Amino acid sequence: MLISTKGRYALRVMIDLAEHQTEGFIPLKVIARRQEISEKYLESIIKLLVKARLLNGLRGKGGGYQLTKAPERYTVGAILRLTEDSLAPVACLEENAHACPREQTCRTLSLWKGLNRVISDYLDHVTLADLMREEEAKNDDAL
Amino acid sequence: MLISTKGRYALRVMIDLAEHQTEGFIPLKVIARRQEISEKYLESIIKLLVKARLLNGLRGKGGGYQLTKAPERYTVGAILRLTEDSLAPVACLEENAHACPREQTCRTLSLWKGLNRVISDYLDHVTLADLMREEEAKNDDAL
DNA sequence: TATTAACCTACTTGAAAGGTTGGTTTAAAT
DNA sequence: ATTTAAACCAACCTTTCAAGTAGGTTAATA
Repeated sequence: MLISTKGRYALRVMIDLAEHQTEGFIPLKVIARRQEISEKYLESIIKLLVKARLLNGLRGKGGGYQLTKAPERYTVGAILRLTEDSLAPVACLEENAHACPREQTCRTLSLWKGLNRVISDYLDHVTLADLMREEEAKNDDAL
Repeated sequence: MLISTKGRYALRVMIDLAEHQTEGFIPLKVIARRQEISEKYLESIIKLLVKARLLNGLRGKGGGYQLTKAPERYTVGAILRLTEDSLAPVACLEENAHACPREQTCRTLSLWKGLNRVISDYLDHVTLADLMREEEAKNDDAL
Protein backbone atom coordinates (compact mmCIF):
# COMPACT_ATOMS: atom_id res chain seq x y z
CA MET A 1 0.00 0.00 0.00
CA LEU A 2 1.70 3.13 -1.21
CA ILE A 3 -1.00 5.62 -0.23
CA SER A 4 -2.61 5.37 3.21
CA THR A 5 -5.98 6.70 4.29
CA LYS A 6 -4.23 9.77 5.61
CA GLY A 7 -3.08 10.72 2.13
CA ARG A 8 -6.35 9.79 0.52
CA TYR A 9 -8.30 11.81 3.05
CA ALA A 10 -6.01 14.80 2.59
CA LEU A 11 -6.61 14.72 -1.12
CA ARG A 12 -10.37 14.48 -0.65
CA VAL A 13 -10.31 17.46 1.67
CA MET A 14 -8.39 19.50 -0.85
CA ILE A 15 -10.81 18.58 -3.62
CA ASP A 16 -13.76 19.38 -1.38
CA LEU A 17 -12.36 22.82 -0.64
CA ALA A 18 -11.57 23.38 -4.30
CA GLU A 19 -15.16 22.62 -5.20
CA HIS A 20 -16.45 25.05 -2.59
CA GLN A 21 -13.93 27.79 -3.20
CA THR A 22 -16.52 30.49 -3.60
CA GLU A 23 -18.11 29.88 -0.21
CA GLY A 24 -15.45 31.50 1.94
CA PHE A 25 -14.09 29.68 4.96
CA ILE A 26 -15.43 26.15 5.37
CA PRO A 27 -15.46 24.69 8.90
CA LEU A 28 -13.86 21.33 9.49
CA LYS A 29 -17.17 20.01 10.74
CA VAL A 30 -18.75 20.61 7.35
CA ILE A 31 -15.92 18.95 5.44
CA ALA A 32 -15.98 15.98 7.79
CA ARG A 33 -19.71 15.51 7.34
CA ARG A 34 -19.55 15.86 3.58
CA GLN A 35 -16.60 13.50 3.26
CA GLU A 36 -17.77 11.09 5.96
CA ILE A 37 -14.51 11.29 7.86
CA SER A 38 -14.25 11.52 11.67
CA GLU A 39 -13.80 15.13 12.74
CA LYS A 40 -11.01 14.34 15.11
CA TYR A 41 -8.96 12.30 12.70
CA LEU A 42 -9.48 14.86 9.99
CA GLU A 43 -8.20 17.51 12.36
CA SER A 44 -4.80 15.88 12.55
CA ILE A 45 -4.60 15.70 8.78
CA ILE A 46 -5.70 19.26 8.13
CA LYS A 47 -3.15 20.49 10.61
CA LEU A 48 -0.40 19.28 8.29
CA LEU A 49 -1.95 21.03 5.31
CA VAL A 50 -2.20 24.31 7.21
CA LYS A 51 1.32 24.11 8.55
CA ALA A 52 2.62 23.65 5.01
CA ARG A 53 0.54 26.61 3.82
CA LEU A 54 -1.58 24.59 1.44
CA LEU A 55 -4.57 25.78 3.42
CA ASN A 56 -5.45 28.87 5.32
CA GLY A 57 -7.14 28.41 8.69
CA LEU A 58 -9.29 31.09 10.33
CA ARG A 59 -10.23 30.74 13.98
CA GLY A 60 -13.37 31.70 15.81
CA LYS A 61 -16.96 31.96 14.77
CA GLY A 62 -17.35 32.10 11.01
CA GLY A 63 -13.93 30.54 10.69
CA GLY A 64 -12.81 27.47 8.82
CA TYR A 65 -10.44 26.57 6.01
CA GLN A 66 -9.71 27.84 2.56
CA LEU A 67 -7.29 27.10 -0.27
CA THR A 68 -4.34 29.48 -0.48
CA LYS A 69 -4.07 29.31 -4.26
CA ALA A 70 -5.91 28.19 -7.37
CA PRO A 71 -6.67 24.47 -7.77
CA GLU A 72 -4.50 24.15 -10.88
CA ARG A 73 -1.49 25.17 -8.82
CA TYR A 74 -1.68 22.17 -6.47
CA THR A 75 -0.26 18.90 -7.71
CA VAL A 76 -1.43 15.63 -6.24
CA GLY A 77 2.21 14.73 -5.63
CA ALA A 78 2.79 17.78 -3.44
CA ILE A 79 -0.30 17.04 -1.36
CA LEU A 80 0.55 13.39 -0.85
CA ARG A 81 4.18 14.04 -0.01
CA LEU A 82 3.00 16.09 2.94
CA THR A 83 0.81 13.47 4.52
CA GLU A 84 2.54 10.30 3.47
CA ASP A 85 5.92 10.10 5.08
CA SER A 86 7.31 9.00 1.76
CA LEU A 87 6.10 8.11 -1.71
CA ALA A 88 9.10 5.88 -2.28
CA PRO A 89 8.08 2.36 -3.35
CA VAL A 90 10.87 0.72 -1.33
CA ALA A 91 12.60 1.46 1.97
CA CYS A 92 16.02 2.03 0.45
CA LEU A 93 14.81 5.05 -1.52
CA GLU A 94 13.33 6.89 1.43
CA GLU A 95 14.70 10.21 2.63
CA ASN A 96 16.09 8.98 5.90
CA ALA A 97 17.24 5.59 4.64
CA HIS A 98 20.63 4.57 5.99
CA ALA A 99 23.02 3.90 3.15
CA CYS A 100 22.64 0.37 1.85
CA PRO A 101 25.86 -1.67 2.01
CA ARG A 102 24.80 -3.59 -1.09
CA GLU A 103 24.33 -0.43 -3.11
CA GLN A 104 27.36 -0.88 -5.33
CA THR A 105 26.48 -4.39 -6.41
CA CYS A 106 22.70 -4.25 -6.13
CA ARG A 107 20.97 -5.59 -9.21
CA THR A 108 17.63 -4.11 -8.28
CA LEU A 109 18.49 -0.53 -7.41
CA SER A 110 17.89 0.93 -10.83
CA LEU A 111 14.64 -1.00 -11.07
CA TRP A 112 13.40 0.72 -7.92
CA LYS A 113 14.67 4.08 -9.05
CA GLY A 114 12.79 3.66 -12.29
CA LEU A 115 9.63 2.69 -10.47
CA ASN A 116 10.03 5.66 -8.18
CA ARG A 117 10.29 7.89 -11.19
CA VAL A 118 7.16 6.69 -12.97
CA ILE A 119 5.16 7.10 -9.76
CA SER A 120 6.44 10.60 -9.07
CA ASP A 121 6.04 11.70 -12.68
CA TYR A 122 2.48 10.53 -12.69
CA LEU A 123 1.48 12.17 -9.41
CA ASP A 124 3.27 15.42 -10.17
CA HIS A 125 1.38 15.90 -13.40
CA VAL A 126 -2.14 15.73 -12.01
CA THR A 127 -3.51 18.84 -10.33
CA LEU A 128 -6.46 19.49 -8.06
CA ALA A 129 -8.20 21.18 -10.97
CA ASP A 130 -7.99 17.92 -12.93
CA LEU A 131 -9.88 16.14 -10.16
CA MET A 132 -12.64 18.69 -9.53
CA ARG A 133 -16.08 17.81 -10.76
CA GLU A 134 -14.70 14.73 -12.29
CA GLU A 135 -17.41 12.47 -13.59
CA GLU A 136 -17.62 8.79 -14.40
CA ALA A 137 -15.24 7.92 -17.24
CA LYS A 138 -14.84 11.55 -18.27
CA ASN A 139 -11.16 11.83 -17.63
CA ASP A 140 -10.26 8.17 -17.88
CA ASP A 141 -7.96 8.75 -20.82
CA ALA A 142 -6.31 11.84 -19.47
CA LEU A 143 -5.38 10.02 -16.27
CA MET B 1 5.85 1.49 1.01
CA LEU B 2 4.57 -0.44 -1.95
CA ILE B 3 7.17 -3.21 -1.95
CA SER B 4 8.08 -4.89 1.33
CA THR B 5 11.25 -6.78 2.16
CA LYS B 6 9.43 -9.99 1.31
CA GLY B 7 9.03 -8.91 -2.29
CA ARG B 8 12.50 -7.45 -2.51
CA TYR B 9 14.05 -10.60 -1.10
CA ALA B 10 12.03 -12.77 -3.48
CA LEU B 11 13.34 -10.79 -6.40
CA ARG B 12 16.91 -11.04 -5.17
CA VAL B 13 16.55 -14.80 -4.82
CA MET B 14 15.26 -15.10 -8.34
CA ILE B 15 18.12 -13.01 -9.71
CA ASP B 16 20.63 -15.03 -7.71
CA LEU B 17 19.29 -18.26 -9.16
CA ALA B 18 19.25 -16.76 -12.65
CA GLU B 19 22.90 -15.85 -12.29
CA HIS B 20 23.77 -19.37 -11.17
CA GLN B 21 21.55 -21.22 -13.58
CA THR B 22 24.30 -23.48 -14.84
CA GLU B 23 25.17 -24.81 -11.41
CA GLY B 24 22.24 -27.17 -10.96
CA PHE B 25 20.25 -27.13 -7.76
CA ILE B 26 21.30 -24.43 -5.30
CA PRO B 27 20.56 -25.05 -1.60
CA LEU B 28 18.69 -22.40 0.35
CA LYS B 29 21.62 -22.12 2.70
CA VAL B 30 23.87 -20.96 -0.12
CA ILE B 31 21.38 -18.38 -1.38
CA ALA B 32 20.84 -17.09 2.14
CA ARG B 33 24.54 -16.66 2.72
CA ARG B 34 25.14 -14.99 -0.63
CA GLN B 35 22.21 -12.62 -0.22
CA GLU B 36 22.69 -12.07 3.50
CA ILE B 37 19.14 -13.04 4.36
CA SER B 38 18.15 -15.18 7.35
CA GLU B 39 17.67 -18.82 6.28
CA LYS B 40 14.44 -19.21 8.15
CA TYR B 41 12.82 -16.09 6.80
CA LEU B 42 13.99 -16.89 3.29
CA GLU B 43 12.42 -20.32 3.62
CA SER B 44 8.98 -18.82 3.99
CA ILE B 45 9.50 -16.68 0.91
CA ILE B 46 10.87 -19.44 -1.28
CA LYS B 47 7.94 -21.64 -0.36
CA LEU B 48 5.65 -19.22 -2.17
CA LEU B 49 7.83 -19.26 -5.26
CA VAL B 50 7.87 -23.04 -5.36
CA LYS B 51 4.15 -23.39 -4.83
CA ALA B 52 3.54 -21.06 -7.77
CA ARG B 53 5.96 -23.07 -9.91
CA LEU B 54 8.38 -20.22 -10.42
CA LEU B 55 10.99 -22.43 -8.82
CA ASN B 56 11.66 -26.11 -8.70
CA GLY B 57 12.64 -27.59 -5.34
CA LEU B 58 14.57 -30.84 -4.97
CA ARG B 59 14.75 -32.51 -1.56
CA GLY B 60 17.52 -34.46 0.07
CA LYS B 61 21.25 -34.43 -0.30
CA GLY B 62 22.34 -32.59 -3.41
CA GLY B 63 19.00 -30.86 -3.49
CA GLY B 64 18.12 -27.18 -3.66
CA TYR B 65 16.30 -24.81 -5.94
CA GLN B 66 16.31 -24.03 -9.63
CA LEU B 67 14.45 -21.78 -12.06
CA THR B 68 11.73 -23.54 -14.05
CA LYS B 69 12.20 -21.41 -17.14
CA ALA B 70 14.53 -18.93 -18.81
CA PRO B 71 15.15 -15.60 -17.04
CA GLU B 72 13.62 -13.58 -19.85
CA ARG B 73 10.33 -15.35 -19.26
CA TYR B 74 9.90 -14.04 -15.71
CA THR B 75 8.56 -10.54 -15.27
CA VAL B 76 9.26 -8.59 -12.12
CA GLY B 77 5.52 -7.94 -11.83
CA ALA B 78 4.71 -11.65 -11.73
CA ILE B 79 7.29 -12.28 -9.02
CA LEU B 80 6.18 -9.39 -6.84
CA ARG B 81 2.48 -10.17 -7.17
CA LEU B 82 3.18 -13.53 -5.58
CA THR B 83 4.91 -12.26 -2.50
CA GLU B 84 3.25 -8.91 -2.02
CA ASP B 85 -0.38 -9.40 -1.18
CA SER B 86 -1.16 -6.67 -3.64
CA LEU B 87 0.62 -4.17 -5.83
CA ALA B 88 -2.34 -1.81 -5.68
CA PRO B 89 -1.32 1.66 -4.50
CA VAL B 90 -4.53 2.16 -2.50
CA ALA B 91 -6.80 -0.11 -0.47
CA CYS B 92 -9.85 0.38 -2.68
CA LEU B 93 -8.12 -1.21 -5.68
CA GLU B 94 -7.12 -4.40 -3.90
CA GLU B 95 -8.51 -7.76 -4.92
CA ASN B 96 -10.56 -8.38 -1.83
CA ALA B 97 -11.64 -4.79 -1.29
CA HIS B 98 -15.25 -4.44 -0.30
CA ALA B 99 -17.12 -2.24 -2.76
CA CYS B 100 -16.68 1.41 -1.89
CA PRO B 101 -19.98 3.22 -1.31
CA ARG B 102 -18.47 6.42 -2.67
CA GLU B 103 -17.43 4.77 -5.92
CA GLN B 104 -20.02 6.47 -8.10
CA THR B 105 -19.15 9.97 -7.00
CA CYS B 106 -15.50 9.51 -6.11
CA ARG B 107 -13.30 12.19 -7.63
CA THR B 108 -10.11 10.27 -7.01
CA LEU B 109 -10.91 6.81 -8.33
CA SER B 110 -9.59 7.32 -11.82
CA LEU B 111 -6.47 8.92 -10.40
CA TRP B 112 -5.75 5.75 -8.43
CA LYS B 113 -6.60 3.55 -11.40
CA GLY B 114 -4.17 5.52 -13.51
CA LEU B 115 -1.46 5.21 -10.89
CA ASN B 116 -2.12 1.51 -10.63
CA ARG B 117 -1.70 1.22 -14.36
CA VAL B 118 1.63 3.00 -14.61
CA ILE B 119 3.00 0.85 -11.79
CA SER B 120 1.82 -2.41 -13.30
CA ASP B 121 2.93 -1.46 -16.80
CA TYR B 122 6.38 -0.66 -15.53
CA LEU B 123 6.83 -3.82 -13.48
CA ASP B 124 5.40 -6.09 -16.15
CA HIS B 125 7.90 -4.90 -18.73
CA VAL B 126 11.06 -5.70 -16.83
CA THR B 127 12.25 -9.31 -16.79
CA LEU B 128 14.75 -11.21 -14.69
CA ALA B 129 17.08 -11.23 -17.67
CA ASP B 130 17.11 -7.41 -17.62
CA LEU B 131 18.34 -7.45 -14.04
CA MET B 132 21.06 -10.09 -14.34
CA ARG B 133 24.61 -8.88 -14.22
CA GLU B 134 23.39 -5.36 -14.15
CA GLU B 135 26.16 -2.91 -13.52
CA GLU B 136 26.30 0.65 -12.26
CA ALA B 137 24.49 3.01 -14.65
CA LYS B 138 24.46 0.47 -17.46
CA ASN B 139 20.74 0.08 -17.74
CA ASP B 140 19.73 3.38 -16.22
CA ASP B 141 18.08 4.55 -19.38
CA ALA B 142 16.34 1.30 -20.18
CA LEU B 143 14.78 1.22 -16.73
C1' DT C 1 22.02 -45.57 8.05
C1' DA C 2 23.85 -41.14 8.46
C1' DT C 3 23.53 -36.82 6.34
C1' DT C 4 21.76 -33.07 3.84
C1' DA C 5 18.28 -30.45 2.49
C1' DA C 6 13.39 -29.32 1.45
C1' DC C 7 9.04 -28.80 3.63
C1' DC C 8 5.60 -27.59 7.44
C1' DT C 9 3.15 -25.26 11.58
C1' DA C 10 2.91 -22.23 15.14
C1' DC C 11 4.52 -18.45 17.75
C1' DT C 12 6.72 -13.73 18.87
C1' DT C 13 7.83 -8.98 18.43
C1' DG C 14 7.97 -4.16 17.20
C1' DA C 15 6.33 -0.49 14.68
C1' DA C 16 3.08 2.02 12.44
C1' DA C 17 -1.60 3.06 10.73
C1' DG C 18 -5.65 4.75 12.23
C1' DG C 19 -7.80 6.53 15.36
C1' DT C 20 -9.79 8.80 20.36
C1' DT C 21 -9.97 11.84 24.54
C1' DG C 22 -9.89 16.02 26.61
C1' DG C 23 -8.60 19.94 26.61
C1' DT C 24 -6.92 25.58 25.37
C1' DT C 25 -7.08 29.69 22.48
C1' DT C 26 -9.14 32.91 19.21
C1' DA C 27 -12.58 35.61 17.03
C1' DA C 28 -17.12 36.93 15.96
C1' DA C 29 -22.07 37.57 17.21
C1' DT C 30 -25.38 38.75 20.91
C1' DA D 1 -19.01 41.47 28.54
C1' DT D 2 -20.23 36.95 27.68
C1' DT D 3 -21.64 33.27 24.99
C1' DT D 4 -20.74 30.52 21.05
C1' DA D 5 -18.32 28.54 17.16
C1' DA D 6 -14.50 27.42 15.58
C1' DA D 7 -9.30 26.37 15.07
C1' DC D 8 -5.49 24.59 17.50
C1' DC D 9 -2.77 21.35 20.63
C1' DA D 10 -0.88 17.13 23.30
C1' DA D 11 -1.23 12.72 24.90
C1' DC D 12 -2.94 8.29 24.63
C1' DC D 13 -5.02 3.87 22.79
C1' DT D 14 -5.78 -0.17 19.83
C1' DT D 15 -5.49 -3.09 16.12
C1' DT D 16 -3.00 -4.86 12.35
C1' DC D 17 0.85 -6.51 9.91
C1' DA D 18 5.60 -6.83 8.44
C1' DA D 19 9.35 -9.32 9.75
C1' DG D 20 11.42 -12.82 11.90
C1' DT D 21 12.00 -17.28 15.27
C1' DA D 22 11.57 -21.88 16.97
C1' DG D 23 11.21 -26.48 16.47
C1' DG D 24 10.06 -29.81 14.20
C1' DT D 25 8.92 -33.87 9.87
C1' DT D 26 9.78 -35.87 5.30
C1' DA D 27 12.56 -37.15 1.37
C1' DA D 28 16.60 -38.27 -1.31
C1' DT D 29 21.43 -39.29 -1.84
C1' DA D 30 26.08 -41.18 -0.54
